[in-house]
This record gives sequence, structure tokens and C-alpha cells, in this order.
Amino acid sequence: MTDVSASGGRTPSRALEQALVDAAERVLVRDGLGGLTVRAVAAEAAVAPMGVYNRFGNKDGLVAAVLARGFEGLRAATAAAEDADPVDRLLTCGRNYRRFALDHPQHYGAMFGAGWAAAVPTEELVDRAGAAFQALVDRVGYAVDRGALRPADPVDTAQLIWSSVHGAVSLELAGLVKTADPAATYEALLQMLLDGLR
Amino acid sequence: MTDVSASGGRTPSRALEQALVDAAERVLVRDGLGGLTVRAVAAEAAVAPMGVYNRFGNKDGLVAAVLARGFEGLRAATAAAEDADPVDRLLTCGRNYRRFALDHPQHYGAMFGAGWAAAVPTEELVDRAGAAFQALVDRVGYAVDRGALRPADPVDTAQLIWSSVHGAVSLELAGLVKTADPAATYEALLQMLLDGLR
DNA sequence: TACTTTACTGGAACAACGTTCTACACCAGG
DNA sequence: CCTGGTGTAGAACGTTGTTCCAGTAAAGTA
Repeated sequence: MTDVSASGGRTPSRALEQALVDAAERVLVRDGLGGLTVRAVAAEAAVAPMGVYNRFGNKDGLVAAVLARGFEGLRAATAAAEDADPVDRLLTCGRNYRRFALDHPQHYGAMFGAGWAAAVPTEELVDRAGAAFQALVDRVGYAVDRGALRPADPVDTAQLIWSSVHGAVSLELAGLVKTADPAATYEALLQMLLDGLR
Repeated sequence: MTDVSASGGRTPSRALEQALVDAAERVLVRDGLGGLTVRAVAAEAAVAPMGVYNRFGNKDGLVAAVLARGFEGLRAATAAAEDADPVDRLLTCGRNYRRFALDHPQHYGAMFGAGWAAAVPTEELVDRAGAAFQALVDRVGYAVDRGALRPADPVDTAQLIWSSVHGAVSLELAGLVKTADPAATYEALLQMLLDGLR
């Protein structure tokens, strides 16, 4: 597919691939998931619509590339928590997660909202999500090793944390947080998680 | 709009409205959110596509009616928890919530997945979601009054529970639960909530 | 340098979608 | 039996994802 070493021919300009994903991200942020059309992205990138099909096969391939970037950003945000204190590290991790979602609401919504009903549950995307999850598992293991969390399977514990954090962020993006101060409610959630998993 | 007592004319057959929503639910369950088209629903109901626009204005109005039913089902499932013991009542509540989501995955996905990026954040739907949430608030209040949960604002506490439960169900529907036994992981989540909110 | 292979462009075309328009059928009141 | 508003059936418009086709330009090989 993307085998550049094929005999002869032109180098499949990787620059265009990048330009298309860049353009798709701009369109996604500007016009939302509904405005993310092949023609709009091609126009944004100043490229013929056919370029999308040459590079990504179809529209799903393009949005998969965008979502892959999103998951990488989420993994990076999660892995950026490097405090020495295990509890601080977990708190930073949770706060970075929420900040990423609030800073990239369209990305987050597409990452966890579109995959369900219909499209794009690609193997690669599940792996990308798994990589982000692994960053959390590592931080849970760090805390378990230092006695900050109960000595249970870090995967099980991380799954519980991910569920709660993802749910809180999802409801906040959906405008379904009924409390006065969502930020404070989120902090209370993190504290409750620490209490419940100690 | 739905004023039947309008002078003269034909009875604005409310039966058709019901038939269209029924058909839309069947199509949603059978073909997913992507297959939920105006033409498909009209064909399923053996009605002209224009009927959708006469009854609901546009497609969003129709799916809003479907989602309203979904939220009502979720509220009913939540409110069905009536155990005398406050902890049992909360556990039943949480289990019913998950059962509803797993029994109606397309509904649940559309209810909490589609509203974000683009469509259908209708006032009425937010109210319906609020009604379901209120059933949870009531059960939290019941537990707080009996000392089963810490004496905090029931709305705040219910929001934390809803976040965790919704997140767990969302990830499970998305196929992102990495543990061996999702049901056991969910039970562990409920137990952790009880521990963290005691 | 010249040839070949491939990437990319431009535009037309198709099916399906949401939506609107136009004509026809029904049902109450005069 | 008419007449007016309500609802229906179906054609029609614009946009979407996608494919096809012919032409252009660039990169690798000889």
C-alpha cells in the first residue's frame, strides 16, 4: 500500500499525506465532525479530492489518521505526568486528560463518539487507544509499587480510573454536568478515586 | 403544533407519529445510526418520506423523538431500583443502568455520542436526560439520609456516580474494556464508588 | 538524455442522502 | 354537491462519498 520501495515511479509524496491530515484537523476544529467532508478537506489542503483516495483509500482512512493523531496527543498528555510523588503523578495525569479533552473537544468526541455506532473501529485505532491506556497503567503501577494505591492488578485499577475520568469528561463535553463548578466536581472525582482505590 | 383541536380539517393522525418513531427505533436497532435515514424510516413505516417532515419538521426532530424515548427508558431503568436497603438500591440502580445500555447499545450511543459534535442538543433532550439524572439523585439522597453515603450534596455525589457509570458503559460499548471480565470490572467500579463516597 | 512508471489533477458521473416543491387525495363544514 | 385546509405520493434540487477517465508532471532507470 504505502510501499515506497516499489520499482520506479514517483516518491509517494508523504508531504501531501501530512498536508491532508493537517487540513482535516483544521476543518474538524473549525466546522466540527459534520463539516469534515472529503471535498472540504481537499479544498482546505488545496488539493484535488482524489488525493484523499490515493493516500487514504476512503474518507474513513482519512479520519482514522486524524483520530490516530488525537490518540497520540491523549497518550502524550497522559504520559506527561512525571511527578515524583505517586499521588501527584496520578492527579496530574487526570488533570492533563481533562485538559486535552477540553482543548480538543471535536477530536475527543470523534475519538470516543463516532467509533460506536458505525465507523472506524480500526485495529490501529484500538492499538493507539491501548497505548494511551498503557501510559495510565504505568502510572497506576508506579503508585501501587509505592503503596499509594491498593495492591491490585494495575490494569484493573487503571480501567476503573479510565472509566470514571472518561465519563466525567464526556458528560462535561456533552453539557450534562449539573453541578455549579465542573472543575471542582472533577477534582472531587479524582479525590474520590484516590479514596476508593487506596 | 400538535394541537388537534384546530378548527376544521382532518384529525392530525397522532397514530402516524407513533408509527414513525416505532419504525425509526426498529431501523436504528437493525441498521445502526448510519442506516437511520428518512427514506428508510418512511419505508419501514409504509409512509411517504414527507410524513417525517410534516410530523417532526426534519430528521433531527425524528431522531430527537427516538432519543427522548431512549432517555425515558434509561430513567425508567434507573428509577426501577426500589430496594429497601440504600446500598442495595444504589447497586441495583447501577446494574440497571448498565443493563439498559447493553440491551440498547444503538440508543445509548446515539443518546450520548451524537449530541456532542453536531446535532440534536435539543432543550427537551437535556431535560429528559435531567429526569433520568434526577432518579439517580433521589437514590443518592435516600442513601445519604440513611448514612450509607457521606453527607454531601446529593447532586454532586450523583454527578460523580453518573460520570463513572457512564464512562464504564461507554468504554464497554466501544470495546475499550481491557480487563478479562467486564461484568466483574463493573461490579468492582460500583464497589469502589461505595467505598470512595462513604 | 530519454523512457517508463507512477502520483496527481481536473472534471464528469453515479447512488444515496436531507430537504423542498408540486400535484393529487381525503375529510369536515356549508 | 362543493370548498378549504390537511396530508400524501412522488418528482426534483443540492450535497455527500465514491468511481472513472483522460491528461500532466515528476521521479527513477537505462
